[in-house]
Amino acid sequence: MFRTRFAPSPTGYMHIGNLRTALYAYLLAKKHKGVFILRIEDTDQSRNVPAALAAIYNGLALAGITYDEGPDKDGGKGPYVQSQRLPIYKKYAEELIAKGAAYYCFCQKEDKPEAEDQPAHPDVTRDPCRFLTEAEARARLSGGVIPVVRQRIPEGGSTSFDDHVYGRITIDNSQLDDQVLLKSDGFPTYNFANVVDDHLMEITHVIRGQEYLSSTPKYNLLYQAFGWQIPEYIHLPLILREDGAKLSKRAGDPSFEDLVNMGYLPEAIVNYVALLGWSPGNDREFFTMQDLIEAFDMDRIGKSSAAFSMDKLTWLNGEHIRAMDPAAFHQAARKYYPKDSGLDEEKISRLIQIRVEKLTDIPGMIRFLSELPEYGPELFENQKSKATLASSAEVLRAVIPLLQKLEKWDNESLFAALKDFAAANGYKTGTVMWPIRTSLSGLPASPGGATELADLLGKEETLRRLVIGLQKLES
RNA sequence: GCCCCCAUGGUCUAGAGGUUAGGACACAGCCCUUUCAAGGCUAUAACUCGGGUUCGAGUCCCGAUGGGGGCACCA
Repeated sequence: MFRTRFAPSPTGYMHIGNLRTALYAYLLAKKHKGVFILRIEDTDQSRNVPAALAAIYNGLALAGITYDEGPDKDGGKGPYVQSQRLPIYKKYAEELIAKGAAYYCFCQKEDKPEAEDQPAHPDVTRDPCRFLTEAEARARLSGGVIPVVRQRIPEGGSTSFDDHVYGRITIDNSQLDDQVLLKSDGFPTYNFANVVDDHLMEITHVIRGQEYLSSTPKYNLLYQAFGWQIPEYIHLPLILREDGAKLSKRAGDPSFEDLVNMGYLPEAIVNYVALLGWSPGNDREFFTMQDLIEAFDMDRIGKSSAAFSMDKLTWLNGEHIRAMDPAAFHQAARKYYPKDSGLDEEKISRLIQIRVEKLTDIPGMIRFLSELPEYGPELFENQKSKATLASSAEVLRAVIPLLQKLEKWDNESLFAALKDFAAANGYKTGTVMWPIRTSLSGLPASPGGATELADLLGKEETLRRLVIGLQKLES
């Protein structure tokens, strides 16, 4: 039975790297008919953001990632929030101390130079408290100093593990420091909590970012000290910005929620993110969540970091939009329509679906429908359509009365009538259509051609705009 | 500073010793066409470098260079 987990800390939003980690963990579990678990890593009290839990729930729901066990979905292995598991960590920390694999450290924070203040970190040095005898430790304990618990890294040797992505990794124990397991506030560090929880929650496959690659040996030493089985590891390469810099909220890079607000479909974002670091092994790029579950294979995750390309996301978003059921697209699109246009919104949706790349493009794309833009007569010139100022004026003069008389006002009738007119008068179809389309949109390009716009705008508005166009040509 | 990891067009990637190095995005051109888009076609563009191993290396080994990550009472 595969059991994977997504273990975010509550920061208030879901960044792209997190989304991919969650997605892969979900895909791996679902691919193997296993269980996907949500666990909240809120062990840093100073960093908790109040509404962050909701953000995690919303983000996952939006992405279509559903968990089988989590804070609000008990699976018998909870609680699934680390701040509610403090007694558990305490118990296991004491067990480790009893086994000699950890020790109390009485050094105060101020005793040690701030790591961040140093230009370069020195080699690992052993903590003095490591060498305290049991009696000395007990004496200090009763002296009222609140200690932390540190892991006791073995003196020599090295520790290895196998990662599904990176292969065998070996690190000398001399490179590993006696990291803090239990903080003086009684909370565990990530380094301790992840081991205890992954074991207790029976996680079989640990999926996380590659920033944990070099500390994984420390976790394995912990598993070994407890006599626990070490899980399978899948470390993921980083996602970078297109310029090679790190993706960061601070630098203005959008989070998952930001992208959705920017008009990207969650399913397109999920599809795109799945492909950053993973490849199905063929040329396929369009995937629904169900497709991804079927195709996903952890052994096809790449090792090198990938750059997030907005251009490609935009293209893929367009693919997803075009693939939508017209009714579903209309539902999504109508939120971007003006309230009182009086136009047939479903018709608009049919016209724009194929042309929309992002939902947020819609307002700008259809603004001309409710408000004819200012434009100059030069717009009536178009080489490709063989339209000139003179031909356009001629066409409009002839076509206005023609359309006035037209009984049936729909795309097909309009197109037939105008095409006939062009043929009868020796015009290229485009030469007739161009000035009409231009008058109706006031734009060099529009979603829909002359007759589609005429159909949409209705007879009255169409004629009004054609007259305006003709006036521009005559003045 | 020490340790770990990575390296195919601008970007995402396929490639598991013998390929005209394949696809996608972006870009340019052409076709289609009632403008644009979509679609179709075409073009430009890549194995970081140096040594090995091998009949043969993008693929294996070593080194260099470049990039990234880690070395917190953060995760």
